[in-house]
Amino acid sequence: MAVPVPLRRLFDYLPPEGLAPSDLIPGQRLWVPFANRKLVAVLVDIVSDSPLEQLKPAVELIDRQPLFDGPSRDFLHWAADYYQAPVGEIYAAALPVALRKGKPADHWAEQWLQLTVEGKGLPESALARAPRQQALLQLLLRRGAQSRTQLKAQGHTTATIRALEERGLAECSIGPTVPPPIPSAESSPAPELNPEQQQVLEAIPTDRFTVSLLEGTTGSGKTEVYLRLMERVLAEGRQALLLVPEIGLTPQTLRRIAARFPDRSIAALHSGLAEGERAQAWLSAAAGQADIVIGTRSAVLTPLPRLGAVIVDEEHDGSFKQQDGVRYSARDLAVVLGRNAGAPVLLGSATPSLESLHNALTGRYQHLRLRNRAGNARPPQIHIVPTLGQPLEEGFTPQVLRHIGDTLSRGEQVLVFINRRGFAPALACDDCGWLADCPHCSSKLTMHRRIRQLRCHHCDYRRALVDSCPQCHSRSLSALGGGTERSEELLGQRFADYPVIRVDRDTTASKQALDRLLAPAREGEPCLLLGTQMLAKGHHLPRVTLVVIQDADGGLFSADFRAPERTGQLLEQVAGRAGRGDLPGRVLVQSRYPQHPLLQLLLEKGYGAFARQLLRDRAVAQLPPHRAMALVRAECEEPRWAEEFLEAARAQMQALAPPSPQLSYLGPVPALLERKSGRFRFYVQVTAERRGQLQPLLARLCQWAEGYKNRRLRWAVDMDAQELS
DNA sequence: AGCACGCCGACT
DNA sequence: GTCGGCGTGCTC
Repeated sequence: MAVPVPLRRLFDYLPPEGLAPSDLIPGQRLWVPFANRKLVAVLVDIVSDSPLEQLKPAVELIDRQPLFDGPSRDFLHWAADYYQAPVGEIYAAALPVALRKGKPADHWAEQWLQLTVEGKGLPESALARAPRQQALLQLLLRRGAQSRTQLKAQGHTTATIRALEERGLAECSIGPTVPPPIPSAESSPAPELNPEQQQVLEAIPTDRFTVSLLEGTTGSGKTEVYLRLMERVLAEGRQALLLVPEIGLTPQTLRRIAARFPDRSIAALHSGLAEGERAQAWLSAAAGQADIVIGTRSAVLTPLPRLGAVIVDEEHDGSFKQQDGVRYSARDLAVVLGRNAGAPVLLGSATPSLESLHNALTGRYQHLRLRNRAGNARPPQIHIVPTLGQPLEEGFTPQVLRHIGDTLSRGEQVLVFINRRGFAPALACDDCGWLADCPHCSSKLTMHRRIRQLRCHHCDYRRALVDSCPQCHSRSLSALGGGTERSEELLGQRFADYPVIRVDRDTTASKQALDRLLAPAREGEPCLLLGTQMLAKGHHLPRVTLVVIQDADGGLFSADFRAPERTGQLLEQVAGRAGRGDLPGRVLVQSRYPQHPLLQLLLEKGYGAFARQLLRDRAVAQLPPHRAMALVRAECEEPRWAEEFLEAARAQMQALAPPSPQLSYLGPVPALLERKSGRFRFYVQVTAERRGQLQPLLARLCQWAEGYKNRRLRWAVDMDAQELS
């Protein structure tokens, strides 16, 4: 049994009282006793001999029908192996919360209405005197069994259903779960594909496993390619899985897909759903009922018995990598899933990750491109605005402020991107130099002026804003640097005739809130949109003709070797917001270092050339994606213990494989954010020529670490780590 | 991880 | 005298 505990092994049990082994099927959930607790475990295998003497019987069988089929279990075990994760935790991560807690799956089982033999014998013209019953009869004759939920959604009432039942023409039975309906607009037909899109679509086979990287500039119509691929797969009677970044699954996106496939059953899996709805959507996917499954990271772990294609939208997005618990990459697992199912995998992005680009350039993936923007849209003009020596007003040069004013007075919209929320990222005393820092992290507190608070953006520490220095009692304090709140204030005063819409995590608690905030902008009135990354993705705002990036320098000098890649992706994505309609777009990028070669390359030659240069740099530095990399992480209130653990961890691995040209070790070194929530964090970095070389090392390390005595220490293996923080 | 067991300090 | 702190051992 796979038991949800952080132990890298399975546990044997006897069948529950009154049941024989033959009553059990792998993939079912059972309640099992575990160290005087009761846990929900998943049956993985039935064995006739156990090495253990005294087995406990499981308490109770939960599912009649298994939730995980064979291929799904094989996939989850593969993932557990690859990421050195406890199997039980992988199964737990795959299940929606309600099912993880042991709620019975039948609870969401659906009633299906189908015709009796007598009903099937009737002509479509029967029941002419009862038009509603006739319509229902015709539907059942043409399409076979229908779920009650679907029938209700199509306007058939309980009364009509009961009438057919009473005539003995139809009957209900319990069947697979149906996903909760998605409110959709009226159905929208498929637009014509341009020749480029047509070519791309034709290059993707549906009858075998392939991986294609679709590199398509913003507005080039990637989504349409996804929809067409789905259409083909659905026509073959298979399921399509669409993975989207965490903030990409908006009601707008769902509505668009629902409108395109009005007769298909669509399951959406995301955090916005109520527990029950999520379980219902998950079960419909696992039962093979849902034709289309759309979800964020964890959706990749859902069983999909008739999978025909996997599509990963914005494949470069960081939210596909889980950063705690089981640290899997949904994008990488999507490729494995496709391979197992013999299905095509399509990775799409305007700014592909270096990992995927590397695979495409070396021929492991098929490289597809969309170069043209759809419609009349032209690529935006990009200019660097030097800030050194300029009289800045709250971080903006006079030139940029003038452009903002001109754009608004032309009746167009402006988007200002500031990658920092709050009023100011630090508060300092002018007299003694005191800085407000977090008592739990190695970081400064961010000042939030409107709510009069100082907050740590790394832990949940917050305190009231002070108006005198706690050290020297001086009343002269300065807010250093700027964030979205500060710019909102300045721009609000400066352009008082226009609405200023601020979009960041502080103003936007939910996806609905984001939709509501952006509603005035969609109306097309001149306005100023101001925000963080949240503004960078996906929103179609055709009246935005000017995009301002307040500070492009942040990521160029970070100690994280992935920072330039992320900065490039972000700048390109934000710039892509300019000029999506028939109006030309302009992008102004403020920088202290306008001559920086990477910045120059990005802005002059575009992300493609920029990314290829970064790939060459990584090759020289022997870094991913040219090498496989894993981190062994440790954190502890007492920094010496974490370092001690990692020294020993490194020794364990080196005993098995000493450093060599093929295998190198680094560390223990402190993480970029050295202290977080009161714990000091370190890691050992292991890089190897091939992934296969890392596996035995990490397996041995985990075995050793599970027996490590220090309880106050937390450790984790992070295969293909994305963050050095 | 979570939960019991066990061994030492300040309290009704 | 006990209530409760958290070190450590184990989980089929």
